[in-house]
Order: sequence, then structure tokens, then C-alpha cells
Amino acid sequence: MGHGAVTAAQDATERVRLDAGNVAKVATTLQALSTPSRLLILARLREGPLPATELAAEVGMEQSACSHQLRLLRNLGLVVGERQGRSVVYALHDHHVAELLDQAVYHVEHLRLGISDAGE
Amino acid sequence: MGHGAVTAAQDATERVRLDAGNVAKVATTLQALSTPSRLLILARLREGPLPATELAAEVGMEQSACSHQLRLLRNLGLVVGERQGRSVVYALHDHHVAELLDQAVYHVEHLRLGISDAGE
DNA sequence: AGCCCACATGAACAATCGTTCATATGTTCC
DNA sequence: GGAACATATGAACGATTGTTCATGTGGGCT
Repeated sequence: MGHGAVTAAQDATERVRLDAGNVAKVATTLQALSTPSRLLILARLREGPLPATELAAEVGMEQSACSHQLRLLRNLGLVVGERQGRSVVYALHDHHVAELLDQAVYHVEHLRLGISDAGE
Repeated sequence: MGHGAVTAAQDATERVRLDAGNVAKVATTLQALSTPSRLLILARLREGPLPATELAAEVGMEQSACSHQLRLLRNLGLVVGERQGRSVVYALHDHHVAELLDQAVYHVEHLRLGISDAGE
């Protein structure tokens, strides 16, 4: 039928629990996916590798701002940048990043969310 | 076939793209998953509903701090709170939240991440 | 009524964040 | 070498964040 969204993780083998030991890591990584700018960067790289300047242009950011965010993403191991001539071509690090992105977007889009995020 | 992590979203039907129209929503929601405190709250609720005070105790937060975060999560539609006697029992809103949580943890844990998040 | 208990809320404050501006580093071509 | 392009970096600034403290609200019980 229509929308069969098979979940990962639930698929046997291992279900990773969240405990005091790994919360920080998970939180830090998810924070990288929690701003429009970085999200757009990753979404664009999801479609394929791209030199930094083109990337910045496509997501509508200033070169500097984009570079700062790319450094953050690189430090977290989410993206990699390989020098090619005078440009540095960026790409997602591996398929886990791509899937994390896909699934995050998928589930968020299917949430009955009010987003009335008033105060706080 | 050891660890077959079947991805959601990739499963036909629809792959939700990230564009200028929904980045904000996705970013806002993912930000709710980007701090240890809220992550622990959600992870605990993932195991089942719980009154606010017990919840705060289990995740090691002060009552007030926990309540503030619960309000944020409630405003975003990630959790719901139902009054029962003098307590308010909290629970995840639906299975999408649970899966989003599972998959986020799963993928993050399988990333080759350096997390040398120095400056910035 | 009064007294607990459970939870919510507002103000305030330190800390962190994302951006901009200016400047460095690095690479290619002449 | 020097000019032009591509990217990185540092400092600074306003904005947002998560917590604490104090207080408010509401339900249950005697």
C-alpha cells in the first residue's frame, strides 16, 4: 500500500540505546543538523559533491559564513573536503550522513507539529 | 546479512526534499533533539509514558528545567502531556517521534565522527 | 477552609551560536 | 615575481539558548 516507511534501527541486529555515555555525541551531531544554513548545505551535498564557492552560491550564503559552517561540519566528520586545483570540493562523508538527513526530513515532515514555538 | 539497516524514506513512495519552504521547520524540530537534556527526556519517554516529576528525577534534572524543556517539546508537537490526578503524564506524540529518535541515534552512533569540535 | 503535592511560568544571567568584516593562506596563470 | 581567484580564519557583535531562582496555579486530601 501507499506509504510504507520501513524504519532502520528497528531492523534487528542492534538498537542503540541512549545513555549518559553517548548523549553528548548524539546531541552535538544533531545540533549540526539544526540550523537552516547547515541543513541547506548538507541537502545540497546530498545531491552530489560541489566546490565550496558554488556551494555557497547555491545555498545563498556568503562565502565566509559558508566556510565557517563547513569547518564545523568537517570537524564533526559529516562532510569531507578534497582539494582539486584551486577549489576544495566538498561531499558528504558517507551514506550514514545521507540517510540521517533523509530520515530526519522524512519524519519531521510527517509530524503533526504545531510549531507554535512561542516563548523559550 | 548481518546488520541490514533498511532506510526509511528511500522506500519508494516519497522522498521528501529539503527546500527553502521546509528547512525552517526541519531545523527547528531537529534543534529539539540537539541537547543532552531534551535527548534524555525523549529517550526516557521512548520507553513509555511517565509523570513529569518522575521523568525529571530519572533524567537527573531539576523540576523547573525539565518543565521548561517539556513545554518546548510540547509546543513542537513532539510530546503530549495528559493530566491524571495531580500529575501530568508525558508521552511521545506518535511513532514518528520514536523512529526519528531511534534512527538519529543509530546513524550518529555509526558515524566515523572525530568530534574535535574545537572553535566555533 | 487549609495544607500539601505536582507542575507551570517569568525574569534574569552566563554561555553559546551564526553571521559579518577584514585579513590570511593557498593555487593557478602570465 | 605578481595579479587574480578560491578558501580559511580570527575577532567582534547581536541574538538565542538552557539553566536557576522565585513564585504562581491547580488538584487532591483532611
